[in-house]
Amino acid sequence: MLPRHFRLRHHEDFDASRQRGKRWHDKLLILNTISSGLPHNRFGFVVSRRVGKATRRNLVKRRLRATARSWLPYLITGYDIVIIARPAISEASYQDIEAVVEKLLRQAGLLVPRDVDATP
RNA sequence: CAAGCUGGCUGGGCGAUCGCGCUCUGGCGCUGCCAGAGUGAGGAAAGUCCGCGCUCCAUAGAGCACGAUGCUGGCUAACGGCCAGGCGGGGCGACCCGACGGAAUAGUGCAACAGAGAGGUAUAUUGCCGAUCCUCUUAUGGUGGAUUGGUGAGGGUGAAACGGUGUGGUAAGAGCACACCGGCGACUCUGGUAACAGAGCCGGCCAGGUAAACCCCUUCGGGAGCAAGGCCAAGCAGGGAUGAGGUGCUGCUCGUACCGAUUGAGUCCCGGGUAGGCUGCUUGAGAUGGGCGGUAACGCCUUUCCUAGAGAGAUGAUUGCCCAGGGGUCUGUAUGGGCUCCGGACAGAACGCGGCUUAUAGGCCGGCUUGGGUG
RNA sequence: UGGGGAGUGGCCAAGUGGUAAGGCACUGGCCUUUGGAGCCAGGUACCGAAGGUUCGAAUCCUUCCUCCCCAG
Repeated sequence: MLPRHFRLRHHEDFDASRQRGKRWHDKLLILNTISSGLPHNRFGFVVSRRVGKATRRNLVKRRLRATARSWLPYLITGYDIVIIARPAISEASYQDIEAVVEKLLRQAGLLVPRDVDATP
């Protein structure tokens, strides 16, 4: 889990990231980023009803938060990152999700250069 | 032993490492951070189908409309729920199912197609029977035809056609009359709080179906909802048109309270501001054990306990052992043993409760029925 | 949380107690050198699911499923 000040909490933050930010996507996830000017990163997660019922959606969100937390020390700071789950994710294992998050973070160039080869 | 019926419980367990929400304690550079301790989803938390509490609207008003309820009695804060009983239906049985008030009367409606006729003191196609006339003939008789009348017994249609059997009766027949049976209704008695059941007696000979059709009757229902409601902070800018009624209170009538008529309620248009925090927020029709009352639902007394309170919304990630489960293979036979793979039901609190409904891998404990075997 | 609506052949749909219209699409034939257009003929629905009421249900009732919309 993430402590509270690392989470995105307002609707306009989500809108800004999705409308003006950059986007990378995969079969399981969509990753949006935008520079926030803050000294740390913030994460937000969007899991719609298409993914599954409440139990399934909560599980997906918890897993996404767990991966985000594990990658947090290796990221370039100052970005808001919104991760949107697509319906296929409900069948994925935690290892699948973590691999996809890593792939998208690398594509987005958010890893600190000296830690490019790191693993959490 | 087999097949089945039924009541209840449970909903993987113990750990390791890294993390999250809340509470408490301590510390610091105090809108926070750090450390420690405690605590942290369900039997359905779900669907939102009913009923309550709570909050605001007037103290929660009247009538109609509208909606719901529907055998009887009880339980309950209340219910469309539960318990017990009655009646009806199903099953050999244990047991299960039932929206189960009113259709002889307060009315109205509906029934395609078929059929002669579909609810009216109904109808007459084929039949059956009589009368009159005509024809033929083996001539007080019979055959065929026409007209007219009687008939609802036989055939036929339909989901449904105005009781059944027998005797009398008749031209032929018919509840036309009678006996018994079925069904309906009134009254009396008995049992029961009642629904109802049993018995007796009388009546008219039968009254069709449908109220999950309108309707009548019974009982109940004021409206909104925790984004209710209360408090604090921050911010802004007003202008134009219309205008005598507007709001509490979905619809109508009344009643009532408040606001208002150039010091302008309300409505419409243009423009401006706001997305923060605290509270409500979990001690309650509460849970557990015991006793008493009641057939039971449930109630009363008492002991002990405090058991989630988030707010982009806290339970996750990795892994060990055990416990269940399934598949494959080898060995073997007594029911088994070894290896290996898969793999843990349905599902996530958001103000709180009582129910209902729906989803659910499995596991555990009772009670009972039927059939077979053995003693 | 509260309220409203929809589900009928592959698609769009009418029907609201009595044999489930119509259009597009599809299939076959005619016409044409071929295709299109046109003409003729045909198939495709137990009406979202289950249960009930009724002689009879897409229609009435109950429960459930899916989808859409509205208010704050």
